[in-house]
Amino acid sequence: MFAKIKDVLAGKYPDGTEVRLGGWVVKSRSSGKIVFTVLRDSTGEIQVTTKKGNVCDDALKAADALTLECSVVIDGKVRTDPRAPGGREIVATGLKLIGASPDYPIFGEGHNPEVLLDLRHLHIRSKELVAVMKVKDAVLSACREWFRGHGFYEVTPPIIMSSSCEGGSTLFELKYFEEKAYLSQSAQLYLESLIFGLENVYSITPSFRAEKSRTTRHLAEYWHIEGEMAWTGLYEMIDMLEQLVSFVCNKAAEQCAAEIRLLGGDPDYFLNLKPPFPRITYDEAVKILQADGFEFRWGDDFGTHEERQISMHYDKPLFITEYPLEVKAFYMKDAGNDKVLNVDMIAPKGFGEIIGGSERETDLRLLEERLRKQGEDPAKYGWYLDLRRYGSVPHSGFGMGAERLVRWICNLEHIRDTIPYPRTISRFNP
RNA sequence: GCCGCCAUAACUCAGUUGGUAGAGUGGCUGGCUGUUAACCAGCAUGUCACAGGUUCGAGUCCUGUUGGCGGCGCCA
Repeated sequence: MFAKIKDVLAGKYPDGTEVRLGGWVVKSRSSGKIVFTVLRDSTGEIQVTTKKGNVCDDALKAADALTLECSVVIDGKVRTDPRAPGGREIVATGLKLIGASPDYPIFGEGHNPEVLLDLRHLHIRSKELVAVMKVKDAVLSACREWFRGHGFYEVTPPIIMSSSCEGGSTLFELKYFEEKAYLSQSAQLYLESLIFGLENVYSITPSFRAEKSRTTRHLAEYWHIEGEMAWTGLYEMIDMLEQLVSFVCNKAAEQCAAEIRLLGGDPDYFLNLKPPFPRITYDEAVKILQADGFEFRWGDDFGTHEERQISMHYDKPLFITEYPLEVKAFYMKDAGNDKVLNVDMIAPKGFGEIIGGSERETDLRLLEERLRKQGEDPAKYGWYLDLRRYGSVPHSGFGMGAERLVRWICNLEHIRDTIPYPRTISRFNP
């Protein structure tokens, strides 16, 4: 019923075509007998000109009185005009105010993050946040498309769980009838159980971390893209991951080039991103750091500065494999030499870790031993350890942060702008 | 959890050695028939975050509190 602004701007309607648009006022200025209104819908922005003589006096008056973000239905004729931003405009023949918007609190560019976050329910209409949400939509649907095309089943693991996957200090606790329960921070253990029926599975779910993080890459609630594959070793999984990441980046850049550009990103880079991605081991990464003058002791995990420094040597995402066993989780497969078969994918330019994964340990005794070493009671992992008792197979899995991927693609300073309502240490409202 | 910074109009900020609270933006009123952050004229708007203290007098100095932001750690 409504024409879409994007279609009008693209020339789908010849000059003189009568169209009806529904949208919101981005700005409006009046020169007495002519009113210029910039109208927004979900597809774009277009200038509407309302002139005395073309419309009845009431409609001209209504156009003159439009304020920021009021909603209107406009009838008019398409016209090509070089004076209009975008090259085409609507010459109004009728205008109806649907929802008034007195004193809209967001205007211009000069607002502090605090104000915008308090007004998030309104700010999510902004051109920038809308662009990010479109990129995220492209990313999530490309993920599903890739998985479906490669023999994966989408599964729906639980969000409420009785205990954690790696340590208990970072879990949100909740009341579960008469007992304590926790919000999931990873679907991994459940995904591992699902490979025995489906072999290749993935899930896209919220994950929750109660860590009191104050950084530009952490959220307390984020969307976790996780996969688990039977009969798959670490290096086969890495082959797969670079395919997945390339496909998703290509698709997002193809569908959302204008949005990425608006946000200051480079769609051409993501359109042309292709495997293979560079791969180095932890040992090699340590040598890079030492050559760059970092005082870094073998055996420590990389911090933000180390990660950034290493990634500066590459212009593609970088896989770093085989970290020291001591700094990594109990379920990662022992590679011998005090290392595990794990992988981190680090985005270039300091965007940091986007994927963490590993081949999983299948040796029941080793698992129990590692759990005890980390101060955990193996009895609490009863059902998980059962998976090693009944028809265990080699398998690998990974977790990818949807918001981290979107942040990298959109070149955003802060991860909070990759999610409509960011939950952080100091904010869960609106 | 550790370290740092900030708080004055709806928004962004200025406010001198402590002496009557200011500007721009946005809003409202009027003018203008092609604006591109339109322009011109006028109008309205304050618990100076909160609580104490010093002082004849505190937006300004001191103490505490609260809220928020940034960096590190933790990770995706």
